[in-house]
Amino acid sequence: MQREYVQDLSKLVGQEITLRGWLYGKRSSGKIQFLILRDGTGHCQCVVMKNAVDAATYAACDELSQESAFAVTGKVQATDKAPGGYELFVSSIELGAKAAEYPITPKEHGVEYLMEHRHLWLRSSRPWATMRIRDTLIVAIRNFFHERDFLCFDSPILTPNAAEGTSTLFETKYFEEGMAYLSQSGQLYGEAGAMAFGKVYVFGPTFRAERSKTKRHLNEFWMVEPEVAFMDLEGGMQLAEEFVHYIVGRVLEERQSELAILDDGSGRLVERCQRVMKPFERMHYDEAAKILYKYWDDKLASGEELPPTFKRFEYGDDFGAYDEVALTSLYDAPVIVHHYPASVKAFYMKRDPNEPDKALAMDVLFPEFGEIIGGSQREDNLDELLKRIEEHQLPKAAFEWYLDLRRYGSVPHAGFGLGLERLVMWVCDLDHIREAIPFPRTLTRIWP
RNA sequence: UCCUGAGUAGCUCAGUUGGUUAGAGCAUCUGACUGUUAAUCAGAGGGUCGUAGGUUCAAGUCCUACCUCAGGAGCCA
Repeated sequence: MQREYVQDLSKLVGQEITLRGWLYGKRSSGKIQFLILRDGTGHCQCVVMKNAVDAATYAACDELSQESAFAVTGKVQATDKAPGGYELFVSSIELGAKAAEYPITPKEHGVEYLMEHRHLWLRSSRPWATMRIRDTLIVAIRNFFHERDFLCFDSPILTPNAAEGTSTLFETKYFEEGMAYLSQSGQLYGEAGAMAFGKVYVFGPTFRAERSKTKRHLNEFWMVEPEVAFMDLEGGMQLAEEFVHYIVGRVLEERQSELAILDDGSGRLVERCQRVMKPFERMHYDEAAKILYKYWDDKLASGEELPPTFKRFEYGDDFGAYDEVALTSLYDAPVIVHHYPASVKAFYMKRDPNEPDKALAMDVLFPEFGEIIGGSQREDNLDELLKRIEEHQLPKAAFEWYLDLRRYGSVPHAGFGLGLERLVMWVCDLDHIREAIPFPRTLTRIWP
């Protein structure tokens, strides 16, 4: 089937071509009609003049309802009157399947309504731009690791036990073996991969059955988790920074027009991305704690009203949502906080020999957003790890294979996890993470 | 699990101190218009006011319960 794509119009000026797609919108003015065609690569204004086409072609315009399929042939013209700078001067139209009355009109809709029609909403320009940026991030993630000789290492989605013992997992029956659980992290398997291949990354779906109800949580999301043998916490922080610079840099290079669609016209989306390209701030947990104490002291002294769910940060706590936003609002670039109290971190994180109450853990916090990356150097000493498993009251038997990694040539190693949707949400400046994935799964939504 | 808020036309919303026949924009349909940008203009159709009960001469409006959804916290990526 002969056709050109809207994204290539700039190379086709003056030529007679055919575009195939759907009607995104239409404006008519008696003897002239403007059809907006959408073909997946972009939008094109198609101009139909009554005295330039035969009667049947002009009448065909009336048959086109929003989202009806059609093909249109005409000459490509450059013009500043058309969005995008190019339009098609129509000579003929071929009607395809007519669309029934379309539920999504050009006027505003509520998010709930749009999510009920997510399968159609994806055709609209904002989701379209978001998904193209998501695609660029995914390709960039794979390229980044591929170029650095990391092995793509797929971890299982069905797992035998509730490994980390922290979050609630989805469960399903597994033949005669009892219950299986959907993976909440590929990390432990990634560590086996690092011992076999040196440098690996796990990139796949992750499932958490938490009854989370915030704009930063999904129950099914995609996470990329590099794991490297002979890498310490410092190496992990360096890798995380280099990684973010690379993938966000790709969006800046390749997706300017999509960022413009999502922007309010101020250019702040590009500006935000450029902030991330700067060197990251780094601070010890103790320093961050000091800053937070002062921050909230000043806030309370100023008499400013704090949200009803606000809880004052105390030394030894993990940071809450308010703390992360507060801390990052003070800096231009992302902030890496390291050396969190071991008591608030996972059992597999190594403790700092010089500060035994601190874990060799780090979080990358994005400006005015919060955690996008969490990582650590892993405990590589068998006895220490056994102690942690006992302290956390985890079933030792379930971890025998993981303990083997320490029994047979244990080495220092580290890694981190990055939530893809959180990054998409931040780059696209979305109000809610559910718009960062094609079909979000949340507490109250498993449809469509 | 906890806290807060919302449910009125296909969609987004207004509806005063309880008071006659329930309001607008968009969408749909009819008509006008040769450069529109969410086109505009004129007209038409479209309602179990979330559900159930209660108070009252009178309830979209007040009360009670329930349902659904949204926002925030915690958990985390």
